[in-house]
Amino acid sequence: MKSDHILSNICQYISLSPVEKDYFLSLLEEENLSKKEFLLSQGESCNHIYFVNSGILRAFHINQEGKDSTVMFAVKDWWITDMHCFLNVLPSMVNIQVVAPCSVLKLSKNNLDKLYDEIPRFNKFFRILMQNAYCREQLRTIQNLSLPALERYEQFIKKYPHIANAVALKQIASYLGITPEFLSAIRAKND
Amino acid sequence: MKSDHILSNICQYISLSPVEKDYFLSLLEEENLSKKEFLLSQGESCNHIYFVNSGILRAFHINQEGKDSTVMFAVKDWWITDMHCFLNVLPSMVNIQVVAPCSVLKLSKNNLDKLYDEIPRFNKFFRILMQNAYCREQLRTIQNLSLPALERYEQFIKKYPHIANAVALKQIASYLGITPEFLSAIRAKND
DNA sequence: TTAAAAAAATAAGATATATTAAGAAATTGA
DNA sequence: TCAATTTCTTAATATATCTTATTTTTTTAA
Repeated sequence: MKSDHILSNICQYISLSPVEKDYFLSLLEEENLSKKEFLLSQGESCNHIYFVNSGILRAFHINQEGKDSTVMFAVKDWWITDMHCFLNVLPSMVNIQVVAPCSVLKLSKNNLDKLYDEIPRFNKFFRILMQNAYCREQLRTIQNLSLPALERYEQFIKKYPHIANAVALKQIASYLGITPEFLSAIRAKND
Repeated sequence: MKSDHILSNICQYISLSPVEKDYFLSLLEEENLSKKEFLLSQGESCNHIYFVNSGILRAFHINQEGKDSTVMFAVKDWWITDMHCFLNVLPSMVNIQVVAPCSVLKLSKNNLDKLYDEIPRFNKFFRILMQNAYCREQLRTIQNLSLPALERYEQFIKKYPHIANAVALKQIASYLGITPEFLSAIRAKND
């Protein structure tokens, strides 16, 4: 199992002994996925949190009218799940689908709970992870509310250039909350 | 200092000995604020996180064009700050203003860091707090992207009836990302 | 390599939401 | 209590964004 990325991700914030590292790794499972595969489907229960070793994933919600809204992208070194459903054992609100072939490490809710018991320091790690996720999400809310579509697009490609280059424009439009046609139009106007 | 609310808020998730409770309380400061006072102003550095004993606060961002976007409301038992600025010691992106007279307990960044050192269990508490905040924010993002204004309004008053009753309609409009005039119009159409 | 499928661009017409302006209602503060 | 201020409503016009349809370009898979 490819574990170097996840260990350095964690050891940015907490230190682990060799024994603890081994214990942690024993709770993980590796999974390899090809393009368009689903890691999670809306309505299913969501029992795992995923760490991305390589590749790109997209989490998106489909509403009653069939409209596709991108919740997040995840690339190398990101964690992804439907957090609300994962934590509260509820049916998922989102789909998670492979955009570019992935290697992920999955951690089940049960194993995460064990991990907190065995190595309480992981509370600190996930606190920091959740803090960062919350701050990112809040900044996105502010920008969604206060900026017009073109500026949201510009902020997105500035903040996530690697993602912007790797995913379809219509998926970026879906992240920004606009139609692909409109994104096309505002891009054309500004060249 | 009125400490019963904050202690029961914390002891929902972690247990504290009497000594630990006292130590924690020794790190807090009470503040009483009247309507329209600012707890934090955009551009200022944000050194505290606030727990609301009573009253209502509103966090909002003013963009370059002067448009007001409400980031969050906080009522009894909520925590509020500009989290990103608080954690990273950056100038605040938001204002926090009193909507209804408040009693708050403030905890400084320095004291929070001390607290993590002295009682590492607080990592668990803030992990859960941040998890909940992240999930709420993510749900809001999904709704902002996928629902039209009227449905976002209906969800808001359903989810936060006490807030909806206590704050100005134009502040709800600002939370929803629409103008007060438009909120008026869609409310009128649906009565 | 090529046919098929998917994505992107373009454009016309439709709709949701914003802007401006004015008057009515509610709240505030002296 | 009352004048002043703020908030809410209404309505006309303006604008951002969507919808639908078509064509072009790119990607995919056999």
